[in-house]
This record gives sequence, C-alpha cells and structure tokens, in this order.
Amino acid sequence: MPVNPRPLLVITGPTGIGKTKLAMALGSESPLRLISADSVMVYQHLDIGSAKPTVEELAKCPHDLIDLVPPEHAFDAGQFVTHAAMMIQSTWDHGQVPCLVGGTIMYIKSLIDGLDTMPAADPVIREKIRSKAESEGWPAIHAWLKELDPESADLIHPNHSSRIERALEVRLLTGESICSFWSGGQADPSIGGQAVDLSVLALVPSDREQLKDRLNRRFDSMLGRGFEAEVEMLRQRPTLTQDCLSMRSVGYRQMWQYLDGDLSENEMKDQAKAATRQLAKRQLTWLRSWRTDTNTLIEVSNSLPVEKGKVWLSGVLDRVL
RNA sequence: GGCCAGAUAGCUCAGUUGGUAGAGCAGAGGACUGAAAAUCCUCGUGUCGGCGGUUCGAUUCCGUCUCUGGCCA
Repeated sequence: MPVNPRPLLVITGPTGIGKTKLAMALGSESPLRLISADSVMVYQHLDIGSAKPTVEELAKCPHDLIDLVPPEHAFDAGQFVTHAAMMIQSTWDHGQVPCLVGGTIMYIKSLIDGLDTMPAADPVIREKIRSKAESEGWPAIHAWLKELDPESADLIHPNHSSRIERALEVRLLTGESICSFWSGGQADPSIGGQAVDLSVLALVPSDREQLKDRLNRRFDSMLGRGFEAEVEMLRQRPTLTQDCLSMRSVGYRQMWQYLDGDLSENEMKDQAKAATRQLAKRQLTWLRSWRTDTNTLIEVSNSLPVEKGKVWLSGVLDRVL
C-alpha cells in the first residue's frame, strides 16, 4: 500500500455561492480533474433547475459524476462513494489532481471520513416499510424498531422517517443493530485505504441577505430559461413520479405541484425560493461543524473570488506536487 | 353617501363567556453513517388599528374615528 498521501481538493459551500463557476475558472489552466459532488446534478435531464453547467461549459471543462443516472434512479451516498473513489483513483493514476466540487456535504463526508460496511439500500424491504408507515405512521414503525433494536431506536426520534427506515432495514437484513456497525469513522482522511492529503475550500456568504437576493434572482432566471418546460418534459416519462428522489429536490418538487394544479404560480415561486434558502442554511450548518480545523474559508460577497481562489490553489499545488 | 364584514406575530388566520393571546407558514439555531436539494428536533411579548366610555380590570362589551374588502346607491 502506498505510504505517501495523495492530494484531494474539495470546493464546497452553499447553493448559489459560485462553487461550480469558481472551479471552472480554476480548472481550465491546471492539472485539476473536476468531480461533481452534487446529489441532483447526477441525474440526467435535471439541467436548469439543478443549476448544472451548460453543455458548452462541460465540453470546455469536463466534470465527472454529472448526468450519471436517469431521473428515475435512486442515487445515494453509497453509490457516490463507489463512483467517486473510482474516479479519484484513476485521476491519480493519470498524474492529475482530483477536485471534488459540490454542496452535498454528506457525500463528501461519506467519501473522506468513510462509510462503515453495511448492506446497501434494499428496495424490496424499503417498499415494505414505507407501505406500513403510510397506513400506521412513522411512530408505529419506530415502535417496531424499538422492539427489534432498542439501542438504535433510543437514538432516533419517532418522527425521523429516513433514519428509522435505514436502521430497521439494516436490522432486518443482518439481524444486527445498526449501532454495531458504527466504528466512529476513520480518523484520517483516506479513500480505498489510500491516505489522502486533503485541502478543503469552503465558500461562505459574507452576508446572508445578499445570498438570499442572489438565490431569488437565480430562481427567476431559471424560470426565464425554461425551467417549467424542463419539468413538463420530465413529466412525460412514464415511470417518473413525484415520489422519485430526483423529483423531491428543490424547485422540481414545487414545479411538479404547480403543474398538478396544487399550487398557484406565486405559491410555487415563493415555496421554491424558500426551500432554496432553507437548503443553503442547512449546508451552512454542515460547514460549521465538519472539519472546521482544516477548511480554508473564503467569504463571498458580490463577485466571484477568482483571485483568492487562485492563491489558494497555487498554495495547495505547490505543497502537494 | 348608506349598509355589512374585517383590522391580533414578518405573512395567513384562530382565540379570549372581560383576568394582556396561539397555530400554520416564513425566520433563527441544531442534528445527520446508502433518501441528504432528503428527513427530523428546538425556539412564539405581539402598543390584539387609534381615541374615548363602562369596569377593580378591556385585546374581548359600548361609542367614535381611521383603514381595507364586499354589497347597495
């Protein structure tokens, strides 16, 4: 096993802060290979609403893990780790420097801090749990979990559907408590057993109100560029429904409800904008707690901090190459 | 101009048989091991439109004024 840590760069931050634009500005003249860490850009045909780079931008500045799966597919952190680890390994093999770009911090954390070895999501078991939850409510499923696995049930709130479902799934598939799989994560960043020299650049807003204004304008601009038509096209797909993961993401969910007639146009706009703000807020919460010791923060106001980004990048490259 | 209905948290509204009030949304903070742009937890003092009156006490009852809808002229 190689001893020397291999370089891994991360550019992250809340939605709309300019991660992708900055990465493209830095990536065009350097040995970087960009790998998207975005739970919505992985889906094909979710273009405008996910703020995906355009076809022209991608041609000039390729990203891995964009347009990886069809929108009916349920992508998740485990699949991300598998794909991203493969991409990173091949980047190293080609003598390049991998750079993760994206705001899905759970994906980035799962990759770098490691996911403990557990069974992957099982659609059959999940369907069973969900249909039971539909009729009896999540607290009843929580009670079921408590019977089989009191240890994890005590750690999970009776309304927290996703965590109850996962804990129960693991218990049903393995006969063991999900807690018994938790090792506390790896202390040092590594990927596939290879030690990683990690450099994280986190873009944060200098002023939340300013970010909010920018997000509002961005959603209006998506509408102007045909977001409604994009969702109408998606609705033509026979097996794509409102319950698919991809269609539960910010903007798509509200547009779907609007096209169903469940929201007025103004409600759709207001709710989509609010959901975007709430997303940015949750991403900032992640950023405040995850690897605060090693992150480099750049405060962003109105303009893209390209110069500061270049200084960061050249400092990092000088050190790792 | 007349009649009616409203005026309560940033927004939409509930409520107090008279003892100064509470939901949803928005907002803030937090959690997070294969749904994570997901999911979940915590956080509610506001001249109860203004001014008078009745009352031990009025946001609540009465009068009046202002404003906003609706109907009639």
